[in-house]
Amino acid sequence: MKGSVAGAKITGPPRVHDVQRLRRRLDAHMRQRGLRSTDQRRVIVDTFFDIDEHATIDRLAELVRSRDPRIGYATVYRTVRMLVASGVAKERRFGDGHTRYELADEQAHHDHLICLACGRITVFEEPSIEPVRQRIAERHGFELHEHKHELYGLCEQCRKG
Amino acid sequence: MKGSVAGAKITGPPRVHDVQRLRRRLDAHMRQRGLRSTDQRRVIVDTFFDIDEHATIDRLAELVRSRDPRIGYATVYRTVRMLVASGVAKERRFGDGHTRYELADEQAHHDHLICLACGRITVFEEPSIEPVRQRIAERHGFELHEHKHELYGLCEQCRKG
DNA sequence: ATTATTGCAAATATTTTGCAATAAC
DNA sequence: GTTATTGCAAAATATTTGCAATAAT
Repeated sequence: MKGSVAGAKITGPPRVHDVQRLRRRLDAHMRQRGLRSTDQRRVIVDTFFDIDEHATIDRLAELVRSRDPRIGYATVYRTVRMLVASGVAKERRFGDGHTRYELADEQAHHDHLICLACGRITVFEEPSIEPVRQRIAERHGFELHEHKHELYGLCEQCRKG
Repeated sequence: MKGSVAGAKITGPPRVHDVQRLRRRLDAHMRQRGLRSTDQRRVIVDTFFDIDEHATIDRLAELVRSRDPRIGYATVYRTVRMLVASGVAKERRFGDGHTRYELADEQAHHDHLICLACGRITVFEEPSIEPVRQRIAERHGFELHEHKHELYGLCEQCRKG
């Protein structure tokens, strides 16, 4: 089902990605490793920065192709992998079988509410939980690197409808 | 790579699954839907109740086959799906590409610490977060059904090693 | 010139299903 | 007897890669 991705729009407080900083980080990553700047990568990266969606590779490839139809799926795939490796993108799996990608949030971590009925993804921030996580990690001798906190249920529309 | 599943043992406080209750729930589920009790299902379900692991289908099938080699992968797969449908098993994806299953925890929710180096899965309970989750859900008009809270990092051994 | 990148098609990996044979009810 | 279940093999999904052609440095 490569062509039929449900459009998972984001709702919630408008987030300000520090796009400039992320672009610099990507540039540094590429420079350090001798990775080359190509037309394809520029289009893919620009598209990824433009969309405010938890996009799948398929969805991103679709958008990329609307800008340049000659760019192949594999190139989109490999470029996204590069984005993840550089820390610019985060991989998310919400359990519907589609791996999604979003811009890394440099300022604050955010987590997700996922509607079980319509698949809508809403972001939230709850900094008060962070120290609790730290405490849990310590209690288990664990060095905490990252986390996922996902709340599943019914969104406002789906409760009513 | 169907045969090569890293053995992700559980560490942490010994959990007491209310196995009796879960078995009754499964029985009720099966009765209600006219599902039949077969030798294969009995072996698979017993095996699943016996192991205290976040097992993949492959791992479960392996253990099942050590009890009865004639039971096919598809039957294990479909039986696990039945367990999930009845609420007796929970599906977990920790991002290593292997979907895992564990007994549902009727008494208390538990969440997971996952070591990024060795894959070790440790469970934890932190009831104090529950009201925070409720508050987040309410704030977004969301009816909360379930959640995932996963902490990724390095376990004690891997920090030292 | 050298080496990374691209795009295709093919390989992997995993999950899911069609169907004839079998077994539970 | 009727209908669910099994087990195989095959289909469906999703992800990843080999390689010859191409492009960036």
